[in-house]
Amino acid sequence: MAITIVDVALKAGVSPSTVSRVISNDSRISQKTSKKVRKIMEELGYHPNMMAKSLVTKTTHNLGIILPRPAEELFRNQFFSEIIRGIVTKAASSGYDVLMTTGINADEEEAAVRRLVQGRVVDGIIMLSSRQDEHIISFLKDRKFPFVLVGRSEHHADIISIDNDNVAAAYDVTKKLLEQGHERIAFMSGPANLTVSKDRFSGYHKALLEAGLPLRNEYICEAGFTAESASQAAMDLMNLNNRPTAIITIDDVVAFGVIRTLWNNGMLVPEQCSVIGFNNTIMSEMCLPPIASVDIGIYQMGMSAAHTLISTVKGEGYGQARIIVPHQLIWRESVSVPDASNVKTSG
Amino acid sequence: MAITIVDVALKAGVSPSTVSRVISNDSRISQKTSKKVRKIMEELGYHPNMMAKSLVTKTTHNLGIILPRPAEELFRNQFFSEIIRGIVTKAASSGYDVLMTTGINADEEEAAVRRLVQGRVVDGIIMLSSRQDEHIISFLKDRKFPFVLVGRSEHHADIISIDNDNVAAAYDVTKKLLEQGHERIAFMSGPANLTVSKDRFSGYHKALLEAGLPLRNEYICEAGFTAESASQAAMDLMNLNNRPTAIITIDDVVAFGVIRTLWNNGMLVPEQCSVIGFNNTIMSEMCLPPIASVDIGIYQMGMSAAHTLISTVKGEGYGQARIIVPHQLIWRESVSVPDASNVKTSG
DNA sequence: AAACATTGTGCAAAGGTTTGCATAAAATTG
DNA sequence: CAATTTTATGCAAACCTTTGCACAATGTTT
Repeated sequence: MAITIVDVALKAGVSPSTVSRVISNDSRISQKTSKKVRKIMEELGYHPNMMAKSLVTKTTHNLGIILPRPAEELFRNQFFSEIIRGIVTKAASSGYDVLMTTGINADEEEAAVRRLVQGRVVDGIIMLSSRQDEHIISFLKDRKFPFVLVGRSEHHADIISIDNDNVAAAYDVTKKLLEQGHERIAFMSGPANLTVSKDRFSGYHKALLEAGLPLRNEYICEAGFTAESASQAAMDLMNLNNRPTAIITIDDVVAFGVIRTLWNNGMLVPEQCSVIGFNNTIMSEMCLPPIASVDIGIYQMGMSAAHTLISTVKGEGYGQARIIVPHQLIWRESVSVPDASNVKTSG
Repeated sequence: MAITIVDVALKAGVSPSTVSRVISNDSRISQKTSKKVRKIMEELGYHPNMMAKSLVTKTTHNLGIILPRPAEELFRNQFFSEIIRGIVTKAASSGYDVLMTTGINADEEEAAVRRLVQGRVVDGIIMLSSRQDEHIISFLKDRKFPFVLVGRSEHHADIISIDNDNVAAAYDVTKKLLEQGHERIAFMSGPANLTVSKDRFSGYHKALLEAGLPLRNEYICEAGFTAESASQAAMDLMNLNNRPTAIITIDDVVAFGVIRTLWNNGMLVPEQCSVIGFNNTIMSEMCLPPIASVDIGIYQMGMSAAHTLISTVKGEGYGQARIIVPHQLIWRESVSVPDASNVKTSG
C-alpha cells in the first residue's frame, strides 16, 4: 500500500488539509509547520497520487497529441520527430507531460479523441494530423475544449493554429529562382488534397504571374512524401520538349528522389536541372549535391504549439489565433543559374 | 458540468452500479437492462471519467516513455521516430495510450520518473534512454514497477530488455567483409561509453580473431551520431600508410559523413573504400551511392517493447527476459570487393 | 407448496486528494 | 484587559468510479 497524504499528516501531527497546503505552497501555512511536514514527506518518500488530484482539480497537466496514423508516410518523415521534440521540450519545461494516441482509421481516431477529452485524460490537445480532420475539429470546438492545430484548417477560421506561411514560402522560392534567370520552373506537389500542396501552389503561381510568365500545366505534377513517388514525375518532366531548368518539390525526400532519378538517367543536378526541397531536414545537407531547401522551423512550431496550448489551458488569452513561424531559404548546391546550353534541349 | 454515471443511472431508472456493470460487460446484467442503459448513455453522450476510474482500479492504461534528453543527437536520429511508431502502434491496438516525458538533466529525469511511477500516472514504463540510467533502473526494480528497457543494461541482468544482438550484428558484417576479401577493416565506433559501441566492437574483434587477423589500433576510431563528427576520423583513417579498404560505422548518418568526407577529398566510395552503416534508415537508401547497412528492426523493437510491457502490466508471465530482435544485412553499392590497385596505396 | 438455487440489482464503502468554511490561537488595538 | 483583527489549522464534503455483500425476484427441485 502506497504512502498517502494522511500517512504524512498522521506522522507530522497535522491534518491532511495542512499537508495538502504545504505541497501547494499555500501562504497561510507557517514556516515551522511547512518545514516539519516537508521533512516527514521526505522521510516517508511521499508522492501525491495524481489520479486523486486530477479527480478533484479537474486538471491533469497532460497535453494530448493526435498522431497521424502510424502507417502514414508522414510518420516516417523527419517532420514528425522534430515537431515532437519541440512539443515535448516545451511541455516538459512547463511541467506538462505529453500523451500520444492514434487510431488505425478515422473512427478509431475519433474514439481516441473522445476518450481523451470526455474522459478528462488531458487538459488540451495538439492536432498533428495532416489530413482533413474537420470532423474532430468541430467536435473540439463545440465542447470549447482547448486545442491547437498544427497546420491550417480550410473550414474553421476561428481556432488556434500554428503554421508556416506556405504561400509566401513557395512564392519566395519561385521568385528567387526567377531572379537567377530560371524561366521554366516546375512544381512537384504533394497529394493534391492537402492544404500544404494547395498553398504552395498558390505561392508558386503568384510569383509566375508577377513575372508575367504563363502557368504551364505540364510543369505541374504530383508526388507522395517518398523518394519513389518522385521518379515517374521527374522523368515525365525531363522528357518534355521544353524541359524545366528547375523543380520545386514538396519535401526534401521528394527532392532527393528527383535527384537520384536524374542521376540514374545520366543527368546531373544542378547542371541539367536545379532542384529545391522543403523542410531542411538532415537529408538535405547530406545529399550529394546538398539540397537547397526551405527551413520552416519545425522545431519552433512544436515549441510554439505547446506554448500556445498551455497558455490556453491556463486561460491566459488566445482563444483564437493564427501563429505563423517564419521560414528561411537555405540555398545549397542543388541549385544554380540555368545552363544556357541546356535551354534548348528537347526530350 | 459533465455527464456522470449517476446521471445515466437516474435517467435509466437503475443504480450507478448497474451502469458501471453494463460498461464492463458484467455477465450478471440482463440483456434488457443492458440495452436500455446503453441507449441512455448514447443519448446523453456519456463517457466515463478516467481519473475517477483510475483512482479506484489503480490502473491507467497509459504506458510511459522516458525519452532521451531533447538536446541529444539520438532524438534527431531516425531511430527515434521508428521506435515510437512501433510503440504507439502496438499500444493503440491494445487499448493503451503512450505518455512521454523527459528531463533536461539527470535530476529532472529522475523526478519525472518518480512522478509517473509514484503518482500512478502510468501502468508501466519503457526506458528509451541511450545513456547509463542504472540509477533509474534500480529505482524501478526496487519498487517492482513494470518496465522494459530498450537496449541493454550492464549492471542489471534480471530485468526485461528488448535489444538486438549487436555483437552478432557486427560480427556478421565483419565476417562478410572478410569473405569478400577485405583484410584492412576499420571500425568507427559511437561514444565509447555506450553499450552499443562496446558490443559492436566485440563482434568486430571476434570476427577478426577468427580470421586470424590482428586488431590494429589505428583502425579503431570514434564518432558521435552526426555526419560532422565522422570527418576527422575518416581523414585520419585514409591518411594511414595502410589505409583500410572498408569502414564499419555506428550509424547511417556517420557512414554518410564518411562518404561525403571522402568525396570532398577526391576519393570515391566504394572504389577507394567500402563503407557500411547501421540501422538501415531512409538515408541509407537515399545516399549516392546507397549505403550498405544493418537493419536491426527498430520498428519491431518498438512493437515488441510495447507488447512485452503490456503483458507484464497484466501480470501475464515475463518478469525477466532478454528479447532479441533479429538483424539483417542489407548490402548496397557502398560496398565492393577491395580494389587491388588500392591495396598498396600509402598516405 | 415448501425449500432451495439462480439471476439481476442496489447499497454503501473505498480510493486519495482539494477546498470552503469554521474555529482556535496569537497578535494588535483602544 | 477586553475587543478586534490576523494568522494558522482542522472538519467534512466533494470529485466519480468500482465492487463486495446483501437482498429481492424469479425459477427449479422435491
